[in-house]
Amino acid sequence: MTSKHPLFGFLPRNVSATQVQGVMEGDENPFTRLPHSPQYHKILESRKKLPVFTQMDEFYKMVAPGIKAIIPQFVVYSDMPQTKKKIVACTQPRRVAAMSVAKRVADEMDVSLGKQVGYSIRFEDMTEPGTTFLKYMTDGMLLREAMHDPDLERYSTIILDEAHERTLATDILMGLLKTLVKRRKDLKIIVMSATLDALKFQKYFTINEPAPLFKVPGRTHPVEIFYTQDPEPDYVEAAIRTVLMIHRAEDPGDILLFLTGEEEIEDACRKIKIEADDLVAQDRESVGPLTCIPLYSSLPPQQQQRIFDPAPPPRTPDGPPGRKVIVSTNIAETSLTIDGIVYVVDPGFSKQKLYNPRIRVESLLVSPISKASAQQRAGRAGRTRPGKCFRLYTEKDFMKELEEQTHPEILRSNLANTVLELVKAGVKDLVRFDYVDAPAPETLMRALELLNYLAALDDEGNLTAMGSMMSEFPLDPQMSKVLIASPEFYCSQEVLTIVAMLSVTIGLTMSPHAVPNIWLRPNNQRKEADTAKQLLTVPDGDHLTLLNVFNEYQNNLQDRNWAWNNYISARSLAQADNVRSQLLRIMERLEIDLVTKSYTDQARHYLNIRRALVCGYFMQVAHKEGEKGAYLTVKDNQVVSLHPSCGLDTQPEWVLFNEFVLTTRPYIRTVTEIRVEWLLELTANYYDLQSFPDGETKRALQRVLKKQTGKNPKAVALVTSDDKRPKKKVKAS
DNA sequence: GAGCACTGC
Repeated sequence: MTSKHPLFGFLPRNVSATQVQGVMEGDENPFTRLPHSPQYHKILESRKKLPVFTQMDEFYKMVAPGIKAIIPQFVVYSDMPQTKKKIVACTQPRRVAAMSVAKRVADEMDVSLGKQVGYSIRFEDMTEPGTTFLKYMTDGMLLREAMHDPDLERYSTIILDEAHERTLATDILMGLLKTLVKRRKDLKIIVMSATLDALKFQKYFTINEPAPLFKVPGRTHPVEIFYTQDPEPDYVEAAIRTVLMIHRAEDPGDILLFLTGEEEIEDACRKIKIEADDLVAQDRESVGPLTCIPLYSSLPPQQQQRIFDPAPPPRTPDGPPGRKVIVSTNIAETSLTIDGIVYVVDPGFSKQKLYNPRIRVESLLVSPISKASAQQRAGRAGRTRPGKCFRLYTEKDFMKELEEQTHPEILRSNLANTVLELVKAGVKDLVRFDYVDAPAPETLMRALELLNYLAALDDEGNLTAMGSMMSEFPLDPQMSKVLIASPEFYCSQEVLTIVAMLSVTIGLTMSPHAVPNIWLRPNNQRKEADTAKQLLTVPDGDHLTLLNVFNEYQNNLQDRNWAWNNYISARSLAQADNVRSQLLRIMERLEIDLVTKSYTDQARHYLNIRRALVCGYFMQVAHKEGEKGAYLTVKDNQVVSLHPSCGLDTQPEWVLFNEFVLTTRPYIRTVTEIRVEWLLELTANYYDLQSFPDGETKRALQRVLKKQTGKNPKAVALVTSDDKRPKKKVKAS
């Protein structure tokens, strides 16, 4: 560095606020060595008004030893990553946030996005190796990197933002980083979180001494909280009543009402509209127009945009002002911020994911929210000016009944994927791993059991070559197993498609991806939609139907209306195509054969695909019980029915299913017919009848075995689960 | 003859 360099005299991690402010005010950009633009100074002036700017000195004094808490740009001046070929990472739970914060910070630092400041999310890497020293990324993305480089060598500081949201990825990262800082003394970890959780994290990151804590005041307006006198028996009805009360009696300002799901929201919107029209009809002089806008994630983006429309204007120039009501799921609690909200109506419920390790099922349940969540909801009323929050429960219930925090995701999820990631990142003892909150031992056992049956882990819990390959795929372990097995059944191209389609189609339970189903069914064209679906259905199984839909879509790319004419979501198909390319690249990297058989014998080809599916989904098999359409799941003996969306034209004896959903009844969804012999041939370990629990399924399997006289199933195994069979081009990286 | 809180790789 020459004496002319703006950062001349800066000692790494030993700078003062005066020094930094001097450079910030200066004419030359220390990162690009170009003159600061006029816009830069304008932005800087407004940044200096933020309360945290007055605390810069306090911040830098704290950043010397230990693990700390705060703000990426300050860190960059102190770390000087650009001089050490190390970079600063800042994680976000969501992609949009990673992108938009990176953009803002690039503007503030007067550099172009993707150069000194960039972001990295799935499907998009906006960084320039060697140039980027401040990188925003999703927490899941950093977790992927940790799987390949457990020391995270390229980073000098890692900032975990929004840690209070406790996503699975953030929780796992905190565990890995706590161990890592003991090895890498030069690595700094900064955890940013809402105040309520700060002490918990501080305690967790106490290694020799407590991690320093740094408090930054927020910048919101006061929100007045109101409670009901008595509990409300019907929260939807109470919510509608409250919205109308606000509209009639409160000053102008938009309303945000939190409900739990699509159906409830659409229903409430209809009722609010009817009652608002009634109010107006009764009193045109004092009640203004009201528009009600639904908001949930499966709405097409265009309709989501409606929440930013202005409130309706008064009917006459001097008439009563109009008002906008947004009726939303939790999406408006964290993911989307809507300015201009002055009133929040909070009935105190949301749908929350739960995992039952006993029957291995994830389900959604309407549950009371936590205090932290209630606070977050109230805060939505004070973003632009002082607001009011109407809680539809009593103050006593708030104090006594609500939990402090929402249970972190790690306590409510199936951990099969997470366990594989942890093992790949080098964690040896999963039960004694230092979790912020440790999951139930039974949940860990279920995950280990599945991974062992899939031959991803050996009996001692060590990662196998198979497991190592499986961990490379951003998929559930069952799916990656099928992909890796597919070349032996001459169908990797087809399985790639099915897996890509599944990862954008599946709804909840086994693996929750909030993408609308590929099948569209507009309310007024249900019959037409069902007919269109029937034409694309393959009767052997829903998996093959998905393959067929994707292939037909590819064959008809020249027809821009094909998806629309067939009542299929073009958005989901485009997304499947994107996922498919990513998986294909991983297959190529791992040198897994990309094979396909010609379609001259389609029946045989379909048979092979179904056999490949068995290699990953042998634990998700059901057997028909009686003539009433009831099925029993293998091993767990749960009574289930085929989901009405299922395209099978008969009720086969044995089926394999993608997911088990617990809604009005227990259903299995995305179902394919299989032959019981395949279970005995392909997965002899699991279907070893000696260790199989007694029950109807075992008796059925025994009958089959008896018929196959003299045939030892293990002797004909094609894919065993002990991972000892010779494999072509397996790389055990 | 059903239904889908929200993210992420």
